[in-house]
Parts: sequence; structure tokens; C-alpha cells
Amino acid sequence: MQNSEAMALSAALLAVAGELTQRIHDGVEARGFEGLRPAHGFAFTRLAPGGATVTELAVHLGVTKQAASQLVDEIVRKGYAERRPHPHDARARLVVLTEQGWACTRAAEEAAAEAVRPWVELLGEREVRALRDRLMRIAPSGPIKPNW
Amino acid sequence: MQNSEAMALSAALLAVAGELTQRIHDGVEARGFEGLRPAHGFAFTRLAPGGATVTELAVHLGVTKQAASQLVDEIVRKGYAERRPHPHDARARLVVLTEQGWACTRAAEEAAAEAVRPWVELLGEREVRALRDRLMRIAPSGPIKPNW
DNA sequence: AGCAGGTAGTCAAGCAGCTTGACCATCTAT
DNA sequence: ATAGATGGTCAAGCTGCTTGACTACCTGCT
Repeated sequence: MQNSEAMALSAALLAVAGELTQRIHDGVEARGFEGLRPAHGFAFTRLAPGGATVTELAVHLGVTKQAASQLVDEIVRKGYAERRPHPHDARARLVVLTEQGWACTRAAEEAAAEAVRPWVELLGEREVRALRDRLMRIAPSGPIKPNW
Repeated sequence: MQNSEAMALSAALLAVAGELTQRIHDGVEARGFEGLRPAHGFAFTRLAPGGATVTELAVHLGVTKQAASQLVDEIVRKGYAERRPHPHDARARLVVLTEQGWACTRAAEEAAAEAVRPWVELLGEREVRALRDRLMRIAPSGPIKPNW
């Protein structure tokens, strides 16, 4: 594959990602969850399964644990999560979503579906599923680095 | 398309975009262009065709013109671009890439090709081209908002 | 021609989110 | 039992962005 093709692919991917992020963020706000940034959303996806420690969150977000701790402060203060004692480690605290946190997560899913809808109209559902499958095969499992 | 599917697609897209950004950035650095951030790369793509004014750059990046001006200061100081008088407007200045700026752009293309290579090995060139075509059809023309 | 309002760019101050560094409490391995 | 590693927080500092204010220049209307 030529360099210029690779660059065109990269540019398109980044442009789509940027717009998607914006649309999901706007959709979440429109549903009444304010004062959140996209980084909080990335945190929610890590917290959702069964909670996580600050350090785990820091690894997932690709930031220092101080930054992660500060982010947790914010979402706790706003009522989206709470710190509970960790069941197996007295040093650690398990950060889990509150009911409001779950509601926000569901709102994000709705917003994502809304953001993707124009793609379905343009490409068809079959093509969008194909896109999803290809992306999922090349998606890394490492940290989500939002800082670019 | 279900909400959960849309969310999975979004997550995969953002993860891939994040990793791609990181790889291109690393590749550019490995080729000897240091002290640059991904945002500079987005600026270069706007400057490349025939230069741009600070205000045009600001719109493209989705930031204030003050921030864009500051970014131009940086890449001028580092020798990647220069400010020339605008041919038709004495208020404006046309920011154009220097030879070093072009060299950096070529390095970014090489890095992009390198970053995409594993995808080609995994999916095949035909599939990656299909991915590119789909993404280009849904890519917006608006500002690249790197701040998420 | 001349003036009013809009636009390009810069200077200055402030802020938000991140980093590095230091520290204590607790866990784990020897 | 003790030494080192790990989870978390406090504090200070930096960087890239924002808002606000200003000058120089362009454009359209009278």
C-alpha cells in the first residue's frame, strides 16, 4: 500500500473519530449529563464491568495515577461514581458507578447509536457492520490515549 | 443497529484512532523530527496544499486563532514553516511549509504506511482499501478536533 | 472620498488538566 | 520479621488552551 493511501486512510480515520467523539459528547450533554468530558466516558467504560482501582484506571487511560485520582474525584463529586473499600486489599479503593453513572453510560450508548445512524443511511447496515468487524479485529487492547 | 453495537463500533474506532496517532507520532520522531505533537501534524496537512492563514488554521484545528498563532510560532521557531506576506491581504500572513516541513510531512506518510502495515497483514490489502473507502465516505470535512 | 463595521493578527492574563516528586499505608516475598 | 514493591494522596509546577483587549487593514454604503 502506498504511503499516500495510508495517509488518506489515517486522515479519514482520525477525522471520523474526532467527529464521533464530539457527537457522542454532545448527545450525552443533550440528555442532561453536563460537566463531563470525553475522558470521563473512557473511564466509565473501564469502570462499568465491576469497578476498578485508581491505578487500573490510570493504565487504561494512559495517564498518571494522580491524574486518574483527580478524575475520579470529579466524577465522585458529581455523583457518577463512588469509592468503596477494596474487598481484598486494604490499600486500594474500588471505584464503582452509581445509578446515575449507569444512566449516563446508557445515554452514551444512545448517543453513539444516533451518531452512527447517518453512516447506516449512507452505507447500509451491512456495510457498517463490516466496518465494525474490521475495526474490532485491528483494535488494540492497550491504553486509550486521548492526548494527541 | 442496536445501541450496544454502535458503542462497540465507536470504541473500536476510537481505540484504533488513538493507537494510530501514537504510532505515527513515534514514527515521525524515530525519523529525527523531535519536539512535535500530533496537533502539529494536523496543522501540516492544512498547510501543505499551498499554505494557510492563522485564522484558516484555527478553523481547521477547531481552536482559537490565538492558540493557532502560538502553534505557528512553535513550528516557525523549529524551522518547519515560515510566515510570508499574504499576496492579496496586507492584514494576513500566509504560513507555508519550509523544505524541512515537507520532509517531516513525507516522514509522517512513511510512518502512517508503517502503522497500517499490520492491518494489511491481518486483513489483506483489499479489505484495508475497503475500510479506507468506507471511512472516506463518512469522514466530515469540518474541523479536526483533537481535544477529547 | 470617507466613514462604519467586520476581519486578521498579536499581546496579556488566567485556567484546567496533566506531570514530577515526595510521602504514608499496606501488601508480599524472603 | 523485615525489605522492597504497590495503592493512593498531597503539593507544586508546567503547558496548551481560553477569554479579553487592542491595532492594522479591508469592505460596503452613503
